[in-house]
Amino acid sequence: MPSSREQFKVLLRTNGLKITNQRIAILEVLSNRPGKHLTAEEIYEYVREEHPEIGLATVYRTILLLSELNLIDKLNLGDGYVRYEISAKRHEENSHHHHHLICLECGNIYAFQDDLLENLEAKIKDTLGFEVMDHEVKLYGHCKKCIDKKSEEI
Amino acid sequence: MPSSREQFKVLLRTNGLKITNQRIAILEVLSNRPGKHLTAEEIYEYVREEHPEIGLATVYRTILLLSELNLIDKLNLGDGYVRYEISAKRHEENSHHHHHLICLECGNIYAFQDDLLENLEAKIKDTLGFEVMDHEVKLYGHCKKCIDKKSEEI
DNA sequence: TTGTGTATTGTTAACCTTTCGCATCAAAAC
DNA sequence: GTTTTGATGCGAAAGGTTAACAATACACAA
Repeated sequence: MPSSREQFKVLLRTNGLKITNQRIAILEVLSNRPGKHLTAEEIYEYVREEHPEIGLATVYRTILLLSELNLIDKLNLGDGYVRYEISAKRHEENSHHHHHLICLECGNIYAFQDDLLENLEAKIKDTLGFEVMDHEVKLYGHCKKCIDKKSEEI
Repeated sequence: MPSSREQFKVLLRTNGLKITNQRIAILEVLSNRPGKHLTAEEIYEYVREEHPEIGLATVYRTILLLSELNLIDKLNLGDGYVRYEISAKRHEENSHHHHHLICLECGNIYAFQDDLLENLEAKIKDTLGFEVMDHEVKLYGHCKKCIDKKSEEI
């Protein structure tokens, strides 16, 4: 997506930030893998394929930058790694937040859309006066593939 | 709650685990603070008030144990600390899972109950074949106290 | 283009939470 | 009381992430 790359350059420029090959390369690693939840180390490995001279610290610094620009989303599964994916807004028509289904057996992560939280957030605002800005929903369980595999074994 | 302590002893015994002062002390630190979300370091500090000889490793080992026995719940806010609280089942009548409201300004954590996810989980099972076992919902925003404080300043 | 100022980078070390290894200790069983 | 075996405490190590700092390269103006 060359247009996405141009948008990124504009975004950097308008924020007084410099356009560097490293920043473009890192954003592209994530852009080219929508729905993938990459750790910093994985991003580092992918970027090194094209830019072997890049440093791990630059990956971390750029991740932080992209996160602040809302170009990527953070996902913490509590397994010791923080994961990142290109923001849904970048590659989908609607800008709905999506939630995550995490399989306890194979570790795969599935996304699904649902706006059921919007009702809830309105209710919370009314009853508690708490104004929700963002949310994170993680559902843990067993995916269809693993359930099917297990029933075959029996 | 002496009965809770006796229940804990029975639970340890029936699992072939030894009853130690350290384990009881750590559970009590959490039991005495329902709704508080303590880091391992904080638990360590509280336990040391009564048992100065205790080691940090024991705190971590006991936290793991209590977590496996479902006596405490884990909460990861992504701020570099894993937090723990006594399981709602231990001090509330109903055994409903509760969710967390996290204030982005003061950092306070509020709990709320809602079973809206049960419908959703049934829907996910039907449409995707994914069987949800557990869930974690975190809502980030601004709490009433902080909103009020800000409006006073203006 | 070329030069200059400044943000960015790469390297390495430091940080911080959590886990491991192992000798010692104490709870449970005999 | 003795034995057995799991639990503890200490210190070191692990592992992901951040900081320090000199070197580099981008942006901008001449």
